[in-house]
Amino acid sequence: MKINEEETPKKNLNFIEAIVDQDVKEGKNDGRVQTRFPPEPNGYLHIGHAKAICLNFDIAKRYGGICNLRFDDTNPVKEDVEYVDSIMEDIQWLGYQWENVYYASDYFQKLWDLAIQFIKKGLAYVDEQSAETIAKQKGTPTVPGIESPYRNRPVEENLVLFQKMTDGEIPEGSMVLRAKIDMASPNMHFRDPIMYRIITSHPHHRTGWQWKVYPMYDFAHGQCDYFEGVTHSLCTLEFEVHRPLYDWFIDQYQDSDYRPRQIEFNRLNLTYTVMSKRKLLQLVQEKFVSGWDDPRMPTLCGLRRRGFTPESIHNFIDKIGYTKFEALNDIGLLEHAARESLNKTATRVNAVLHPVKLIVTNYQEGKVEMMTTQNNPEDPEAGTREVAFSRELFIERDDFMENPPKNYFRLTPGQEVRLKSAYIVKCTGCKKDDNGEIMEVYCEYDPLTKSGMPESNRKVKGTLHWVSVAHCVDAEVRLYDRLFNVENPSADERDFRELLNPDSLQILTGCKLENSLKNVHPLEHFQFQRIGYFTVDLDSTPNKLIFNRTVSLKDSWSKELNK
RNA sequence: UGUCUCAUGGUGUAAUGGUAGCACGUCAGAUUCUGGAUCUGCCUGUCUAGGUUCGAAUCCUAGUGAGACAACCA
Repeated sequence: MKINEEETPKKNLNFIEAIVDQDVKEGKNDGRVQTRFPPEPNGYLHIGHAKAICLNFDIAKRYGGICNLRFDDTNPVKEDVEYVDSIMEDIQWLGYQWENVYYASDYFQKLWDLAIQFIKKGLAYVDEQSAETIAKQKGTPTVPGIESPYRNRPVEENLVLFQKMTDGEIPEGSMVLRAKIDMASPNMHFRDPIMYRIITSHPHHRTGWQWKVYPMYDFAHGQCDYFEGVTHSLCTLEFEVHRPLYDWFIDQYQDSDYRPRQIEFNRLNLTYTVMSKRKLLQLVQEKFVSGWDDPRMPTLCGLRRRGFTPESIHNFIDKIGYTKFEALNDIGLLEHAARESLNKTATRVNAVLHPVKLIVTNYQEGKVEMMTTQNNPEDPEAGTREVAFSRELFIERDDFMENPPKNYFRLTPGQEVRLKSAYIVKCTGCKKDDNGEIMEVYCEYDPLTKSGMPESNRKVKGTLHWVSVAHCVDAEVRLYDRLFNVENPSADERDFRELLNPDSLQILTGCKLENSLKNVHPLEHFQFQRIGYFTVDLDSTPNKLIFNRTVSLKDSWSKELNK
C-alpha cells in the first residue's frame, strides 16, 4: 500500500486519519481502504455534507483506496430522483469522482433474505401492535421497556406473516418485523428495534411498486457497508449509539473477521444559519427564501450561486478540522476562506453601486481617454485592459462628503484623491437639490498626474473607483447578509422563523458597471474594487445583468467610523 | 437516577508523558494607485480537586459542565 503524502507533507493527522493510518500499518483488511458517502436522496446537500464528503474522498485518495457514493434510499415516502441528481452534481462541483454509485435499494433482496434468516434463527418476530403501543413499551433511557405479547410467536407463524407483509396482504402500519434482542438494554436501540415496515402507499424512486416492505435504516445501513466491503465507515456523532447495533446484526451471520469500522466525528454547525434538512426545507416551502439554491442558503447549490468557489469550501473545511467536540463554527471563517480563494483569482472591475455624478470641470467636453488598468494585481499573468475616462463620471455617493469626519481620505471640498488608473483630482464643490441631496460633485484634474506619468507618484491618501457615464452599463446588484439575526438559531427557544434577518437580501437597481461587464456568464467571479466579491447570478442575461455579492471586502474604514 | 461521548485563548483546532503552537478574530504599526491584499508586533487558553511520575493538556480517580440516544425517519 502506497501512502500519498505529497500534498500534506507535515500536516498533523486528524484523529480519524490517525486511526486509518494505524489500521493500514497493521495490515488490517490487507491494507485496503474503502470509504463511502451515504446520503439519503431527500434533500439538497449543504456545507455540513461537504465536510463528510471531503473526509471520505480525501481519506480514500490519501491511502490509494476508493470512495463510493451510496444512496441510502430505504424510505420511498421522502425520496426522489430530483435529489439524486442534485447530490451528484454537488459532489462533482467539489471536485470529487466516486468509484461506484450504489443504492441501498440494490440490496433489498439481500436484506430481505437476511431477514428470513433472522426469523428462522428466532432472532426476529412480527409484531402487530400499533406504533404508539410499541413506543410506549420501549420505556425510557432510564426505565426498561416491556416485551411485546407477540415476541415469542413461533418461527413458522413469523415466516407466514412476514411473507404476507411482503406480498402486500397486510395494510400499511399494522405490522412490523422486529429484532428480538433485549427490552431492558441500557442502549435504547437494542430494545427490539424495528427491522421492516410496510409501505404500500408510495412507489420507490427506483424499484417502483415492487416492494411492499422496506428495511429500516438501522437494519440496512451497517449491512450495506458490510456488503460493499467498506473498511472505514465515517459518520457523525449521533450515530455513536447505533454502532453496537450494526455490529450485532452482522455478528448474527458473519463468518469472517472483516467488519466495517465506524468512526464518528462532529457535525458542522455554523453561526447565523441552520443546517437541519427539515428547517431548510421549511424555509424553501414557506418561501422565506427563493429556493434550495437561494444564495443565502448553506446548501452547496446556494453557496455556489452566492459565488463561493469549491476551493473556498475546501479551505474552510481544512481549517475547522474533525474532532469529537460538538463545535459552533464562526461563519466569518467561511467568509475568510472565500476571500482567500477569490483574492487570487477574481478580476478587478469598477462598479458603482450607489452612483452620483462627478464632473471633471477642466476636462475637455467630448474627449475620451482609454486608461490601462490591471486585471488582478495579485496575479500579473492576468494582464491588463482598457477603461474609458471622460468628463462625466459616476462615483459612490459615500465617496463624497461636504463635512467629513476625521481621517476621511475621499472627496471633500479642497481635498485631492486619485481616480484609480486615471488622474489625481481636487474637489471643488457640489450641487444640491432643495432637500439638500447631493446632485453632482465637481472637481478639477491635474493633467500631469495620469497613471504611469512621473507626476502621478504624488502622494494622495485616497483612491476612488469610478465609471464613465457614457461608457457604463446598468445592473441589478443583490447584497446578501446572514440569514439569521442570532448566532445560534438552533439553540434558541423561539421558532427559528422568528429569528430570520429581515435585511438578509437588499436589491440595488441602477448600479453602474464598466462596459467590460456587458458580456459575462453566470457564476463568473469578480471583485468590484473597494467593495467586495461578486458573481454573476444564474438569472442574469445580457439585457438584464444581475450580480450577487459573495462577501464584502474587509473594511477598516467602517471600523474607524465606529470608534 | 441508565448507556455512550466530549471539555485547550472570543471562535475553531494542534501538541500521541518532555518549551502549550497554528488559523480566524481583536488591537497597534509598516506598506499600498483597492481604507483591499501583503508584512510585523500585541492580546487572550489546558473545567475543578486529588493521585501516578523526575516531569501531566496528555495517564488514573472523583467531581462539575455540555451533547447524543426513548420515529413504522435517515
